[in-house]
Amino acid sequence: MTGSGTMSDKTTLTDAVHDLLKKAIIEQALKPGMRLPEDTVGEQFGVSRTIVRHALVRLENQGLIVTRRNRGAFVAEPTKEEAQHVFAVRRCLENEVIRILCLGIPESGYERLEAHVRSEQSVKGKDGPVSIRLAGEFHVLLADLTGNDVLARYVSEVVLRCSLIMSLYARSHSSDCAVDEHFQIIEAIRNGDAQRAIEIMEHHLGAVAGRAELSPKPDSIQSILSHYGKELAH
Amino acid sequence: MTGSGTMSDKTTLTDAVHDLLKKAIIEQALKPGMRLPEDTVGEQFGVSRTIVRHALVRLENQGLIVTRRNRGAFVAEPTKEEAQHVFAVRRCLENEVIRILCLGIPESGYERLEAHVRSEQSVKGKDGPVSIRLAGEFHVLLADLTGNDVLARYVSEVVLRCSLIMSLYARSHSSDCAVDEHFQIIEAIRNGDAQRAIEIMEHHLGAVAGRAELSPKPDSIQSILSHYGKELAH
DNA sequence: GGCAAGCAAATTGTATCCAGTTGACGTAAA
DNA sequence: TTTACGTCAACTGGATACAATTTGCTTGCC
Repeated sequence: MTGSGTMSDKTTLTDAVHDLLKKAIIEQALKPGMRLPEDTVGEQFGVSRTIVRHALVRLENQGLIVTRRNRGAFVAEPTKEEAQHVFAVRRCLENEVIRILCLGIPESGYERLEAHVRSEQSVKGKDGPVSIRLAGEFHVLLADLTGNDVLARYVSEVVLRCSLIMSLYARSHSSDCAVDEHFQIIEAIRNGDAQRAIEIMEHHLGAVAGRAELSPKPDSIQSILSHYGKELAH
Repeated sequence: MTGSGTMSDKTTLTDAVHDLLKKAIIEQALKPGMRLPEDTVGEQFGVSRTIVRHALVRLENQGLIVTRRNRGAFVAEPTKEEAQHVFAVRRCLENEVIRILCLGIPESGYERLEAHVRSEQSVKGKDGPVSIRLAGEFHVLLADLTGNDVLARYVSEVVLRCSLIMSLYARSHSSDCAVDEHFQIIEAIRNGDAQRAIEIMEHHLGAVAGRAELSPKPDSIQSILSHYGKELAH
C-alpha cells in the first residue's frame, strides 16, 4: 500500500479496520461469499460493532462486499456478468490514464514505476496474494501519476474489484499481470506513443480478463434457477 | 420529521437520509461549505446520529461532502482543479457510454430518453434546481441503458459532482445542459454513428464545463492566501 | 495593546444497550 | 417418512450514553 506507515495516530479506527478488511479480501484471506458478522469482526480487531459497521458501509460502497437487509455483510461474489462490467470500466479508465500520461508525466514518475515493477519481480512466483496485490498497485500507481485524484480513485476501486474477480475466476494466480507487460507499458509511455501504449494496455488487460473464465452467460442464482423454475410453476 | 414521503417500508433509514441530503445538496438547499453537524441533521430528520453518520460516510465516498477529523462534515467545495478532474473523468466515462449505446440499445430506450427530455423541456427556465437535476438524470439514464451497472454508478457519481460544481462556478444555471443537445445525442445514437455521437457529447460536456469559470489555476485557500501572506511575514 | 495559557462549550469518536427480524432447529401431526 | 408449525438463538437496525478532541473565549501576563 502507498502509506504503510504508522496509521494509528492520524487515521481513525474505522479507517484501520476498513484497510485491514480490504487487504484481507484482496489477499483472499476472506473468500468470496464468506459472512462477516459485525460482532465477530469487531471482537477479532478489538473494536466495537459501531466501527465495524462503518467500515462495512465503505466496503459496500466500493463493491467489495454486499449486504442484505437484516442478514449482514458478505464478501462479494461478482457474477461473470458483473465481472465483465467491471473490466469494461477498467479498460475505459486505464486507457484514459495512459492517454494522460503520454502527454506528460512527473519527473519522479519513471523512477517510481520502475522501482515498483522491480519489487514485483522480486516476489514473482513466490507469494501469490502479495503478488496479486502488487500487480494491482502498479495500475493504481499509474493512475496516481496522472495527478487526477478522481480518476486515481476510480481506478483504484476497479482494480481492487478485479483482484477479487480474479480470485474467483482466474485459472492461475501466480502469473497475473505479467511483469514484462508492465515494463512494456512504461516503455510505451516513455516514447509518448499513446496509440501504441493503449494497445499494450488493452492487450494487457485483455490478457488478465482472459485468464478469468468469463463466459458470456451470467451465472447468478436467478439465471441458473430460471431454467428449473418452470417445473415448479406448472 | 420522518414523515415526508413513504420511504420507511422498503429502504433503510440510512438510505432515506442519504437520498434526502444528496438531493438537498444537488438542489443547492445545502450550499458548498456549509456544515453538517450530525446532531442537527439527525434532529431535523428525526433519526439518531448513527443513521446520519452512515449517510455521511456514503456521501463522502461520493465526493459530495468532506469530513475533517473531529471537525465534522461539510458540503464539498471542489477547487477548480478538482472540478477539472471530475469533468475529465466524466468525459471519459460518458464517451464509453455512447460507444456502448451505439452498438445497441434496449427496445424501450428511445422511448424513455425522449420522454425524459420532454419532461426537461416542460420545466425549462422555470425551476432552476429541478432543471439542473433533470439535466443530470438524462445522462444517468443514458448510462443505465448500457446495462453496465458499474459504469452507470460511476457516471451517476460524476454527474452529481458536476451538478455541485456547476452550482459553485456556473455563470448561468437556467440553461444548463441545453435540451436541444440532448435531442441531438439521442439522434446520433439512433443513427449508430459512434464517431459523431461522441463528438456531440464532447461538445455538450465541453459547453457545460465552459459555462463554469474553471481557470487552470487552482484556487485553494493556501494558494490564494500565499499572495497576501508576505505582507504579514515581513 | 497584543499574545499566550487555560478553561468551557460543542461536536465527533467509540462503546454499550434495546428491539425487531431472520433463519434454523426441533417437535408434532398427517 | 415427510411436512408443517412453533419456538429460539443469532444477528442486524437503531438509539442512547460516555470519552476524547477541537474550538472559541476568557483571563492574566508581558
